[in-house]
Amino acid sequence: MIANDPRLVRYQQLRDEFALKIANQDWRPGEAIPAQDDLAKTYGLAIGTVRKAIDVLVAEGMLERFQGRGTFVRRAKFDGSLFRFFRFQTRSGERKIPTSHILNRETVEAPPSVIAALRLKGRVKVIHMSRLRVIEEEPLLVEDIWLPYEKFANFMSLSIEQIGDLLYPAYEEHCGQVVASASETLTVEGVNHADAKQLRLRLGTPIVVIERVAFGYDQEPLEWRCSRGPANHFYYHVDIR
Amino acid sequence: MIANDPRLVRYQQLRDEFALKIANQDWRPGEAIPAQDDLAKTYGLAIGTVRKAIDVLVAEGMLERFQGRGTFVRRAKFDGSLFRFFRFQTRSGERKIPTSHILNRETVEAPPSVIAALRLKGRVKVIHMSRLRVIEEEPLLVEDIWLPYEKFANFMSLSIEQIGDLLYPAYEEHCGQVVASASETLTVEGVNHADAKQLRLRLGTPIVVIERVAFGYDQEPLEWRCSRGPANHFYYHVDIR
DNA sequence: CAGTGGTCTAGACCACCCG
DNA sequence: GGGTGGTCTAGACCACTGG
Repeated sequence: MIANDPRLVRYQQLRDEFALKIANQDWRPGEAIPAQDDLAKTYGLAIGTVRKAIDVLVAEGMLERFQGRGTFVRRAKFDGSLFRFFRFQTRSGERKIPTSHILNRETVEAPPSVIAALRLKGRVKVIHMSRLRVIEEEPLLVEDIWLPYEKFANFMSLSIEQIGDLLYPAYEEHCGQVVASASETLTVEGVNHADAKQLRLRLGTPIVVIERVAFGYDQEPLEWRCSRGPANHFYYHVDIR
Repeated sequence: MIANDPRLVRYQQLRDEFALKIANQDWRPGEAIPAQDDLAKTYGLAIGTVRKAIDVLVAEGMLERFQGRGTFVRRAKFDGSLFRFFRFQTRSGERKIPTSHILNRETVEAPPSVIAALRLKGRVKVIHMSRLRVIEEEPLLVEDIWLPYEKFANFMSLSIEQIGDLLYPAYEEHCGQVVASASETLTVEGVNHADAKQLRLRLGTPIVVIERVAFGYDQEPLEWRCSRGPANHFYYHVDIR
């Protein structure tokens, strides 16, 4: 085992080692990691210790275990995350991925708020994008999205068709950036003039504002996104203990 | 070990056994359970198996472990739960428990919606209560609360002083009912006439509606509560993986 | 059937808390 | 110092998956 903090207990050192492999994409999202036996032999540890390290990563959501099949690097899949906050459905009642219309896409110098959200240093370029998400001609959500240019330079050269309706798969396929986790903040506001027009609402109608920072496996911010949708579609459920 | 499903693996049987002890208050909230060594001897199992069973209960939020001190039955403490959804604070910026004004308290036949929420059977009595929660003279939240009369008969004979600002401690102390978990649903609405008056808002101002069912350690519904507060104070944060 | 993760054991030793 | 939970071991055996 290399370069881990020897003050930590072994299974934590091992966890860090594994987390590094995932961050470096030595172990790639969707793929199986080596068997527990092999890992135990490789690192000269008992299998119980290896299992404990894997337990931690599983609890953190970075790995996924399947009995008899193996342990896999988990691919975060919260592009259905709208459904966590909104009751959007087709008229026939199904859940469907909304269509995305990219309204514009530009490279600009990062405004201060974006610098803060993406933890950028100094004057840097970012990609800014506006999207409208639609189900069956009905506009549901307007989004402003900001990406650090450094990591997403490729993105500007993609065609609309290459991007498709979901951004995270496009980030992964075309920019090598994998979203592993995110942090979201919800508030309620009255809709402003521009959004009212896009969403076909009366000025001042309550909307729910979701600000999300998405992180890679290395915990670096990858994307800052602000989504706004009509509050009358808002619906959220939590279990507390 | 008694009467558990022998098809389950041992640590799951043990988990059920422990859960039962908690539900029966053989092990009481806030108190330590026997040491792992003792439990292993009592049940004739290896300590690792006992630990695994405890792991499960800890993950479920029913137990809490402290190295060197012991393992304790966890007392749910989400009476600060307002703060999970609202940015309420005093003018000086502290978080403070809001004062509670009980506006009325009555015993009635359970309306259908309450029967459903509390999973009651047939025509039964329930206690209904309205509360207004206030910080520094400012009304923040109106609440309607419903309790099954069967479990909370004592509650009607309590004085306002005995009840105090927080209900869950009162349920525990005076009715022997301990809240272990809850399930909440959030939506946004326009305020109605009655609530507008209590909250000093204009009719139709957006409010966040929180419906909560609270459960005991035995998973039986104990309380149904509907809280409404001004949406401009709403603020919620989640981390996703 | 081979290979994977899951369960369970019996015990040694460490780390921490508190009187 | 005595008691608690936490780590780690070495190995046996079970349960599930997929070719």
